[in-house]
Amino acid sequence: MPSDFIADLTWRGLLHQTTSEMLVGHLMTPGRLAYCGFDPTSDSLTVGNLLPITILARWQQAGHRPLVVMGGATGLIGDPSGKSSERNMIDAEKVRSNIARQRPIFTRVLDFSGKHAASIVDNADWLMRLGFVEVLRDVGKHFSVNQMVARDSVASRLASREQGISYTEFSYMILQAYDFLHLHRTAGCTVQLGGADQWGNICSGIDLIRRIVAGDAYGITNQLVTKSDGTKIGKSETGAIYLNADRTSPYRFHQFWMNASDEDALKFLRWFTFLTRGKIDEIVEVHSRNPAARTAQKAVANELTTLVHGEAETERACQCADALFGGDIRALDHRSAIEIASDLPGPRLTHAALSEGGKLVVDLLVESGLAASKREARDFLEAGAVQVNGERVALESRIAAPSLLHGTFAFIRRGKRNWAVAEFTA
RNA sequence: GGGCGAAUACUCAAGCGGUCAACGAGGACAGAUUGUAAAUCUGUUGGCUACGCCUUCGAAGGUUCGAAUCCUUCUUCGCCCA
Repeated sequence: MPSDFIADLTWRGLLHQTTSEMLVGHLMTPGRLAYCGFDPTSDSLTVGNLLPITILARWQQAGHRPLVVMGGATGLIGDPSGKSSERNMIDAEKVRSNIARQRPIFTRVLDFSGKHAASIVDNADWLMRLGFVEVLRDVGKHFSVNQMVARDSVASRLASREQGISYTEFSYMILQAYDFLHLHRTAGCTVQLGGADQWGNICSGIDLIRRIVAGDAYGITNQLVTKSDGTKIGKSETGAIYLNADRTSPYRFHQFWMNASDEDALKFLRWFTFLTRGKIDEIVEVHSRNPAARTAQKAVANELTTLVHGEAETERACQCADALFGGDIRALDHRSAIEIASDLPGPRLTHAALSEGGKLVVDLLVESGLAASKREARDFLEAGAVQVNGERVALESRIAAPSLLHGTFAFIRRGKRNWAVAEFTA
């Protein structure tokens, strides 16, 4: 059943701005087509990209049609919005392979069947065919350089002593505006969605449509969300959190959300999940009664892991988390130990490595990736930050065969929440 | 095309011939406290076969007993003139 898109975004704290009062009326008619652009400069999308994807899904749930535009051509140029320095150029081949790698996540989150089916297009398909002179005559005439240089994204770079802006990036906004025009003409696309930093680009497109085809088009921007400490979501600690399972395992993905602070977890519920308002209110209520149960974190982690990786993976991640953080690691039965070990990073070794009094824990930390160097490994050990199979271990400790769990596993915990496992086979 | 200036570790930013693995701040990580939370306090933050050794200060050469610091060339960026 269709919901009110704008009202939903507003309640979730995601709405930033809309371009026109007329928009609400426009959205009364179901089946409107909105597009949102994605940048193929990386081969895997991260949790930061999850937000616009879910907003497209909300759009679809509201009874409209979502259109994903991969920036196969614009990615070659680079959007100066929100960038403090000139981008490095990437080659066309790379852009193509990135697009292919990014595709699966869209097919998971959006519905590509039915009356309001989503679709994906690549702006290389039309932008690459344009001629320079043609663009200058037909499109460039409608852009005032005076306005262009006044843009925040451009102005900040012009004002910077350290970083300038190239003509290439300066022209980016023309291409994005042209995208909107093209989609408006050929597909009847009337709305563009994007982050608050896209406001300028979106307005350019609307303007161009009005001038060239005298059409009406609208823009809706979402808040740029950050964690409560002001940093970007999903960019810290062990690096970025990717949506592809081969870059970030479902277990780590799940843990990422589990580690959110209370404050963030409550916000994430509204920002990222498709849970209903009633359900969210209920979780907030339960959570605030007993924060230690981490109800909100669990809900967010489960919802999103299911969305991105599927229910089976969520199930595994939960079991894994329960075992590792719930109780005594030594109480694990053999089968569960095997299951959990397969979800954790760490080296596979042979019993031969245990000869001569056992394997040094220092080396084990490095090999399992829990420490970047022996130096760091020693620091952790001296600080008492390391446990092996539930036992706190000292600097010179070695792991010998009798201390292995089920004769095979050394579950290593560094600090409070980092786990790895070393597997010793005959 | 000409002139001037900048490039330092995750980031910002000192250092301008030896006492520099490089001040300081932020960040990050770890310990205590907790709830796989926040706040707070403490510690760590190039590597190693570790009271010593090795590799780092845009790149490559050079001067010197000795360079992040001086010289040359190159790269990138900025500013000014044409």
